[in-house]
Amino acid sequence: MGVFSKTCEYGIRAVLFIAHKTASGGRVGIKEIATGIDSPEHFLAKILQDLSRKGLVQSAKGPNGGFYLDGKALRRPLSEVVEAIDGDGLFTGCALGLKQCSEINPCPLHNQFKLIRTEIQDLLQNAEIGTFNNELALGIRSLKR
Amino acid sequence: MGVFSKTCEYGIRAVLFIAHKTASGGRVGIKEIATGIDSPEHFLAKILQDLSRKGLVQSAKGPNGGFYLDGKALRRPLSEVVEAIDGDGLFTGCALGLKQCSEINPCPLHNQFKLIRTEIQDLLQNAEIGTFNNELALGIRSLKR
DNA sequence: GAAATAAAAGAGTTTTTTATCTTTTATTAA
DNA sequence: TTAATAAAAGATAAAAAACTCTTTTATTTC
Repeated sequence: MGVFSKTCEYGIRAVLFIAHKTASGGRVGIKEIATGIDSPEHFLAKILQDLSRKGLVQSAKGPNGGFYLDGKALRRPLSEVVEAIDGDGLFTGCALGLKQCSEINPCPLHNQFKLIRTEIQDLLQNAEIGTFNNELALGIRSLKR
Repeated sequence: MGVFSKTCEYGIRAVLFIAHKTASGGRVGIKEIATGIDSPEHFLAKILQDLSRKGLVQSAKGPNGGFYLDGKALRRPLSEVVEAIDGDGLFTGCALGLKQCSEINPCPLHNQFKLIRTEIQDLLQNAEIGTFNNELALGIRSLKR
């Protein structure tokens, strides 16, 4: 098991790919995105439809259509993409799956995982989608393989 | 999504429960374990069969039979239970699901998640199964709800 | 050695996740 | 206003994870 669901992995990679590809305007089609992040095209289409409905990515139909990110979307933290797809379980859930795990009813790993979860949340909340464009443009970060 | 699979959550909780219940000798049956950690009995049976084959828990059939942990098993770190069930993906995998993500071919989140993964691995490697018995006996740690 | 006990093993089912294929709708441009 | 383009939507399908039920095997006790 990874930290994110496969759906969420594809979603994050796609959003970063779109941000990078449309940095200087224009749109990018689902085929190019799927190839660019090595994901199943139609499955990714579903994911992006969902993110589009939620306003996390923008899209346009027809010739010259495709996906892109407006200014606001570019400034969103990755945590919002994660929450939109996987929910906030990663940030708030119990490591051992206990529904009522809390400070007053802690599981054996509660204290230690609280720290970990907070770290993950912090890092994702501080990771603006647009900030990865530089390194992607330089080719020193990969979104496939 | 949690950090562990449901199977792994049950596995960890069961192992800690067995350790606690058999701390002063004896065995504990599958029914009592399933009730004690609030898990589906037959599903848990499968998990414990697997852990038993791998030597992470001990078992005995027949009257007075049940599950227990020998001295060695009690001193094992929780990381071994996790690895036995979920594999080492949590410790070594890429957050974005890239097969070849590494120092020389990093994904955008590689550096930050490397730290997180190491922290999780460290905490599980330093968490001996038997060390939770105290707090479980005191009732200040929960394995159900 | 027969009866009772309890885990192991086998054989499913259900649910969720991941993935595919087809049809529809919106947009553009000739 | 027709043809081409590209996302949206709908309908399935395949695979994996989670869960259930039944039969078998090993062990103990009488």
